[in-house]
Amino acid sequence: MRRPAKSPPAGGRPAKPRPAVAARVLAAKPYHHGDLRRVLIDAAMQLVGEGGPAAVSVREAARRAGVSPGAPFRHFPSRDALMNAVAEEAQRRFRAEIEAALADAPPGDPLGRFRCLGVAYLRWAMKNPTHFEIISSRRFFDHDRSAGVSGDNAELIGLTERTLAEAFSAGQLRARDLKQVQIAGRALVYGFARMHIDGHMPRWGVGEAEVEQMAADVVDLFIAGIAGPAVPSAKA
Amino acid sequence: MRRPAKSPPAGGRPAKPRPAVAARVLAAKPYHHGDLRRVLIDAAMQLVGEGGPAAVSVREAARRAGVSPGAPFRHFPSRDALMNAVAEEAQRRFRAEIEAALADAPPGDPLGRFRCLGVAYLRWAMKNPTHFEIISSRRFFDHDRSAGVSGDNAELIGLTERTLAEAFSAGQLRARDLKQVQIAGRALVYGFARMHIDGHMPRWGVGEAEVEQMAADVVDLFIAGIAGPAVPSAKA
DNA sequence: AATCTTTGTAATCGGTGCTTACATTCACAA
DNA sequence: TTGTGAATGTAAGCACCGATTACAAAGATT
Repeated sequence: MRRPAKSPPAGGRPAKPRPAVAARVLAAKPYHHGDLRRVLIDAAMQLVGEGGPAAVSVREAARRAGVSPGAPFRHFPSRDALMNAVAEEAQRRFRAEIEAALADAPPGDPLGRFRCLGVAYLRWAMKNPTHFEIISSRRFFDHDRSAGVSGDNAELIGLTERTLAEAFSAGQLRARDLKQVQIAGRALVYGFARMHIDGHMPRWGVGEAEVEQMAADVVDLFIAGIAGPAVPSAKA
Repeated sequence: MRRPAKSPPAGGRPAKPRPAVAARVLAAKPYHHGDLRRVLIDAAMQLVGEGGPAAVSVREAARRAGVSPGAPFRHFPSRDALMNAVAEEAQRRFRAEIEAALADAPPGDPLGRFRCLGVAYLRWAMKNPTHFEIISSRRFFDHDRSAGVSGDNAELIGLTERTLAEAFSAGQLRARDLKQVQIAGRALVYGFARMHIDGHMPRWGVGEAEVEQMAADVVDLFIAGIAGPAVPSAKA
């Protein structure tokens, strides 16, 4: 189009040395990166960890990967696509830790498992606030899609849902409406994690040292609130 | 129409036309805007409402105010400062609605007031998700500073805290640790609002039509969980 | 070996926050 | 009324960003 029609193989090189083909013999920077996609995700993960989702720029990721600003667009059609990949990676790590924690939980006690789930969830969220932030915003991570794709691994939200449903069936809850309990439980845990991310904790006099204990206490308080014999109206 | 004719009509400009002083006689666009700060905040509020905090750009706000891109920086030293002003405006509206709702609450029943508070909080948050988002992120709004500055108006977080404390003193709670109840209540409500903002509700099968009812139900569920005679162990 | 596909680079576009130099107007004092 | 300094607008420009396009290099396939 408006290209000035670069000179054909014009023999000598006047001024523009025609992007380095030389060196290479010992410089060892191959034209093709090898695994740029992976490296870009790692760089972006690091950027998220350093300054949150907003601190991720395609150019900076490219810079850290030692590659030109346009290169990432060969692997991700947009910044958001890169963020999606980052969110998936974060979710992978998140799930791994949750499932590991759940392995040590009592198998016969649904409410106990729920407690374990909640505490592990909060621990990870507070240790990796920026990564958690990426996961929890639906903009970058479609939980449903993720659940459908990796069918072998249980989806986390569904796990919580099912655990509470088991407790309900086992008569461990006194509420009449299971769904309300599930959503309330979710809201409580999610809200606590979000409060931590959004910097509410200092306002509530909870320091970094005590926040983990407080998380466990709050989960316990909730469980104590919903636990009880399954009666139609249990207002004491 | 402030200053009538002051510039001579001056016919042709040779080379440098010396930025328009002409027109004005009937165009009525004064050089000074009059209340640019206010208009910028309004424009930014509108942008937040349309596309969330990320959709706010100083230039677009200037554009909507009909002013040059650099003008806003006379009133706000940075984009963040503008966002702060927007957050304060949002908080003002938020507080107004909450306090109005609280006026209709039973004065003698702390738990009833807490319920009223929670429901009003959630209603506003879900009707103004983007504005709520700005308020809740500590990046743009310092709740403590706001509390200190406008001392006559009760701060909202403190209001919730105090209401629960009254319930505690009145023996309406069965928990031993008031602070845990306060934080749990906050986490629940905040988490619910955040879930709505972050688009979790569809995943939980809660449509836009039912979300308000669900909000009230969840608040009630929480209250039922913490209510009871103030005994060391009240497990019925 | 020749060719097609993949994956890199270079240059460029429009958008952004923010700064600087300059223009205009306001408010207040002489 | 008339200066004059402060307040507040414009214009131009910087660096950065996401994204696109034309082109170059390397790998893969036949």
